[in-house]
Amino acid sequence: MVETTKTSQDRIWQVIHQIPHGKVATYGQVALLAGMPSHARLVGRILSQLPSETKLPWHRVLNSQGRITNPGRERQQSRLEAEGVTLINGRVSLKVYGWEP
DNA sequence: TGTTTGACGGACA
DNA sequence: CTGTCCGCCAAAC
Repeated sequence: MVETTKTSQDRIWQVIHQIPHGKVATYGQVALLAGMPSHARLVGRILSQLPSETKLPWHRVLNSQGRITNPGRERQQSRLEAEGVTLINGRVSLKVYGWEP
């Protein structure tokens, strides 16, 4: 099958889909793993366009400070806690929950 | 084809 | 600790 040029969006989706349950990754990390260093903002833009029925664990993506930066942070927080990720003062300890591929 | 945008990152005060 | 500023650069307009 011919690999048509995948959009960066496809790669980013694929990377996020690899984040293990109960772990979290940063935007910069996702961009890096997608082969696009310094494109953290692009990751955020793409996530903002995700359909509500998406299968992607977008809630496991945080900023470099382990903080939720998104319009529906409260909902994201409950999803994370439902996976065993504890937030302290609206923050996640990347030291503990950071995804290390 | 040019300009603006942005779920970021990191440095600095 | 909080807030501000600038750099990055594809996508959206």
